[in-house]
Amino acid sequence: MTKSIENLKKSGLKITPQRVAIVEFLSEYGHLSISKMYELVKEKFPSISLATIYKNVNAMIDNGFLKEVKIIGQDSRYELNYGEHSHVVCKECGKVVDIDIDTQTLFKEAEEKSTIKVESSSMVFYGICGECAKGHL
Amino acid sequence: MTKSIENLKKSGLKITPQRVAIVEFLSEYGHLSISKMYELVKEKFPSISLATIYKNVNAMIDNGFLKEVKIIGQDSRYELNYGEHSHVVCKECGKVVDIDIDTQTLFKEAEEKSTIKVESSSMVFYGICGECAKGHL
DNA sequence: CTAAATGCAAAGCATTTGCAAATAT
DNA sequence: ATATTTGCAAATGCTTTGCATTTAG
Repeated sequence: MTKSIENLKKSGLKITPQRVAIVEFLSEYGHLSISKMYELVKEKFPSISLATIYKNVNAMIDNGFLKEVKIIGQDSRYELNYGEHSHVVCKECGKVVDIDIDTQTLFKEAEEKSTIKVESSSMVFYGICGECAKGHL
Repeated sequence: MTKSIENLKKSGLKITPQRVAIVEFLSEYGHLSISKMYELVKEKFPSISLATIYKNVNAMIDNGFLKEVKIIGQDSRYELNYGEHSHVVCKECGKVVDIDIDTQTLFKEAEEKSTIKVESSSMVFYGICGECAKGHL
């Protein structure tokens, strides 16, 4: 069993085949929108309901197993919650790339400048990826 | 006439009293959710429709006059588009504070690590503000 | 065995759209 | 004068809820 499924078990939720599928697709793809997740899981479990996707994603966010990534102009993506990291999004094709940025220094800076005690962050960079840029030649 | 209204004029949209009110409230408050904006403008123009708020906000985003700030767990806020800066949000009371962070260095770093040419970013820090922290004593 | 999860249909909300009347330029 | 904007009501679309049935532990 993969590490993610072990963690899911620890989260207190029951291990249903639908949930396993969601977690496996998230491990494989990294980030998924609700509709893409539904599409993928539906191939394995044609009877799955969109409501089940929503219920599970919400439950997994509530217990900290998943994280939402809000993206301007695109559907939110959901990902396994594995510590602080940032995202770079292609505005054209929607591809999302994870990157590590030293957020500790930034946290401190944000804290000093705002006088709000910072606990987490969401950093999203927007641009055009190589493949999409080629398409504009 | 304030600088913001001058800029609105330049944006190509007609200057209606409703639009002036939206821009003035945004200048005053810095960031507003749709519902707060509606509430405020409605005091001045009781007949304004929520649809008008939406149409105007969308039109002003489309021409780059406004910017959306997506916030996890809270309604999006809208602000006048005045160059790159970051936001610190209190998770409890929803207060949003603007801060300047040197994004150029981060852009470069994000670009190198992702191989996506970065053009803009949205950086939001989350925490608990002083007043809300006091409430927990 | 029983508490939780699924799947369906219905309900709920936020946002958008269509259109006639009003307004900015 | 005319193209745009407003405001209303209706439509859309995403998300949640209620409930009977099924399932995990």
